[in-house]
Amino acid sequence: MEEYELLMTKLLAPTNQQRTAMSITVEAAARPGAKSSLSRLHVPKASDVLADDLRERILRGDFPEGTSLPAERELVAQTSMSRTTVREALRILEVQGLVSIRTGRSGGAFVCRPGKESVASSVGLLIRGRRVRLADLLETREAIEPACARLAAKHRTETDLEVLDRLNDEIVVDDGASLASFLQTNVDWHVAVAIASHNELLSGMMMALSRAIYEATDNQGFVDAAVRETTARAHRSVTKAIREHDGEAAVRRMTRHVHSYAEAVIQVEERTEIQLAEH
Amino acid sequence: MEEYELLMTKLLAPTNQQRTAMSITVEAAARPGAKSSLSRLHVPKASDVLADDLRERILRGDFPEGTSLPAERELVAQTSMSRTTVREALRILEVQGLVSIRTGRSGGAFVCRPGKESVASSVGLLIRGRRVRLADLLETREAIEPACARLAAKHRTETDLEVLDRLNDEIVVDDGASLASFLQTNVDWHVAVAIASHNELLSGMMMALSRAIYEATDNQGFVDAAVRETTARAHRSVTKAIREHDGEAAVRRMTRHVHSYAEAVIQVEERTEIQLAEH
DNA sequence: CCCTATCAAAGGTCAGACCGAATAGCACGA
DNA sequence: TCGTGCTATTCGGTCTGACCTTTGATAGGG
Repeated sequence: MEEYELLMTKLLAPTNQQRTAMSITVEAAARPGAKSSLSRLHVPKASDVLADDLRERILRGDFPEGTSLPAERELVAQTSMSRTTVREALRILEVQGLVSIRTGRSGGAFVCRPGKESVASSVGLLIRGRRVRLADLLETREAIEPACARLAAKHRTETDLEVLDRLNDEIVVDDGASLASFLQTNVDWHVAVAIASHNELLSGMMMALSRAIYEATDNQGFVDAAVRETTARAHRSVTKAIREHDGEAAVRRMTRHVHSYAEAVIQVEERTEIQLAEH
Repeated sequence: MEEYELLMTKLLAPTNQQRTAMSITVEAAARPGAKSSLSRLHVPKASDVLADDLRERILRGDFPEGTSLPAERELVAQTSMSRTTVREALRILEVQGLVSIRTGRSGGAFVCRPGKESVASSVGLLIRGRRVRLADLLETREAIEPACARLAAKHRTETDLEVLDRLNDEIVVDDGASLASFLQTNVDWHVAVAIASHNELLSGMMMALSRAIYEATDNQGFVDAAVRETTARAHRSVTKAIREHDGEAAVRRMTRHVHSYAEAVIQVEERTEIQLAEH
């Protein structure tokens, strides 16, 4: 319960009340010749300071995963900041995926490892915010997915293979089913390959990418039965290479698969543009 | 000044006071047989609702980049939420890189496109939080950087080439200089290649990756004069291929470069481990 | 022994106040 | 006319203290 005090005798000893001293008179003498020194130093907010400090402690492992940070009112006492400020800091950490906050008795901010989710969401924001073109998304996938396939062929476990097989089956069963179902299974398969690479970075990126491509590809009605059949066959062939630890074949087939998919999407995109232009 | 009201007559009309209605009596009759219905529905926080709404508006383009959201007190009036809640919502958007908040008169939350920075920072969190091994970082780089080189060869502009050339010169000039300086220039070059690919996603990922590799490689004293010389030569040769629009050569040389770098790092790592084990 | 009613702990929200920062606007002097 | 410096105003930043809601803990009744 009160084990934190064992971990941290005083949470923010040095940063206690530096806030008053923070407002150093910039360019006090205001000499006109003294340029460039102290350029626009930006005063950090108290909540940022707290958040940075806590983040550092979390990443350093001061708080084991699953345990909770001190309660808000406890932090208030330790940092001599207001509850508002403390809450803002905790909220920042929550947005960054470092803690998850639970309400109720014995609630609090529980430490959790930042996952692929946060990467995926920030990549998603980048894509939406910057209006990244679908072509760029596909280009990026062509760049990194073959590498995933190579690593998957090297590192895959039996469990990975089971997942891939199951998805291969599902995508056939669903052949006549809804478009959304097909696309979802498709995305799952690609993500499964990334996971089979056992490289968390790559799989995190692929997860973000796949989701974005899924959303962008939806409502593009080029996925007919033939495409589904081709996709299913390509997936099986890549899976086979992964199963046989044949990295080069996996790269080759995956490259071919995502490339042809990209070309198909681009074609449909151009056709759609033409149709729109006809009006 | 008051142009927002033109854009949004009423900011959150439907979400005004749904909070009371939100506490629907879960499993009201508490029939023992009625399982699985309404499983653990989690009540969203008011600030999250506001943040989601504002985020959606921003991404949809309701607020042109550079303009500011309504003032906090204005949002309080429009949403009938407390200032605390409004501030939390704005803070969330700031953490996600969608707005930047400025103080002072005519301050406020100014809309800005989420940049590579946010991707880089969340990737950085993933790396630190999950304790991703250096080998995985290098593996990932080997996967995506050759693709960057290929695209750079295709899309590079004269400006890109100038930057690359400058960095090529700097890395030689600094040959006898500090390690940090060399590593920084090295990172800058790799990032410059990524930027030359003109694919914001790829460059964002590479930026995050390079920074992480830089931090992990620092303090590893394997960077002697020979390595610097080799690196500089490799950079020049890749740059040449990029200049000549020779994508295949760029891929080949970049692959070779990052692969040999990775091998060197791994060797040093193993050697260090052995040294540590000798104690 | 199980079930239920109640309590307490912890987060969520609110209202209002005050502070500091940055600027727009204005008056004044060179 | 052009600074130039002062001032008022409008912002965000922080603090306080109160109250509500959720949810686990716990004691009491069947």
